[in-house]
Amino acid sequence: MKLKKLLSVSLKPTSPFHFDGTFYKPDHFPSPDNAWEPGTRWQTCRWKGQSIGLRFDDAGTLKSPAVRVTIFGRRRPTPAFTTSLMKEIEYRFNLKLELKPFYRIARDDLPLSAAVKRLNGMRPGHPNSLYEYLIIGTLLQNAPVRRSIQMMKALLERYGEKLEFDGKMLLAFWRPGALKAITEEELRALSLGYRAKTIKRLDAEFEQNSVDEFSLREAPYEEQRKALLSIYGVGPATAWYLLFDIFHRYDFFDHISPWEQKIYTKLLLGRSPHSPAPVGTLLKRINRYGEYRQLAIHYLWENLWWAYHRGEEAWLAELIKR
DNA sequence: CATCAGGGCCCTG
DNA sequence: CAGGGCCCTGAT
Repeated sequence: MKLKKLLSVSLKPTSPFHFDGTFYKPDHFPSPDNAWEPGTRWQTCRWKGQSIGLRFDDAGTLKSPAVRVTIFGRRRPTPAFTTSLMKEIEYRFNLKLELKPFYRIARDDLPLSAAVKRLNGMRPGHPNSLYEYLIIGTLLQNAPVRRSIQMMKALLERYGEKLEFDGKMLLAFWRPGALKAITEEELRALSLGYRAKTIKRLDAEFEQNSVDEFSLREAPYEEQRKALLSIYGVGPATAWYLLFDIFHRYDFFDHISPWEQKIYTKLLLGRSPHSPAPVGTLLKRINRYGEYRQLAIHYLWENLWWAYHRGEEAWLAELIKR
């Protein structure tokens, strides 16, 4: 499906703003639903039942930021469609986040100040919907990253929608409920293993709208966590990622998985990842950052990955096995 | 060649 | 609350 260029809107993030740090996360695994180069991100998106292409451009500066959003689609969007979409983009990419209080704390902390200096203005956030993220989270479970990438690609190629826009050929997620007619066996044929069952159940739950992403955003932390854990296939690890990436919770930190434990040992304590520090020690260290602990870790983590991309921090290679 | 753990979760006892 | 089962793959 070839999409037409429909219109552009300029969004004004709060200052300071770091475009690439916000629109590209080097630790997220590559997926055919998006593409990035410095200053530009392309993203497929399903909004209000329509699949569209989005192009984000860095159209401002650190102190006077602007993001130009260009919409590609089949027919000209209504004003209401555009307005709600822009609001959603501001939410998903955290364009209105106020970073200054966090930076005041970060300035006096040694590993953190360097990360903040490099990524000044970066926002946490995630481009996908709750439903889409649940699919991604399921694929991450009990699998090396390489395999998660394969499964995501297989699913999008089989059930996603091919969108051609702005010279890119990308795949958009299917609508929730679209997997209803597909058998578990068919999904298993894509090497999903037991995850096929989880994805079938997720898809069915979301077709019935049993989880409302938008009202859940307004709920208190504990209620969000409980609601997420009650979704079939979501355990503590996946809920943790969801609370941070999708629900923008920054004031909790209660879970460190073994592979992350190794990385935090090096990142926070400067010690060898081969003899990881106890999880309790790491949590205590992280909780020092108080209500901003997730932001602090996000900055340290992303800074590490950007450095890795530049060819620094080679020790990371054996721990991530891409 | 066989074995095993890998960016967990569900279910049972 | 502990522990078995789940699936496939690449590493050893």
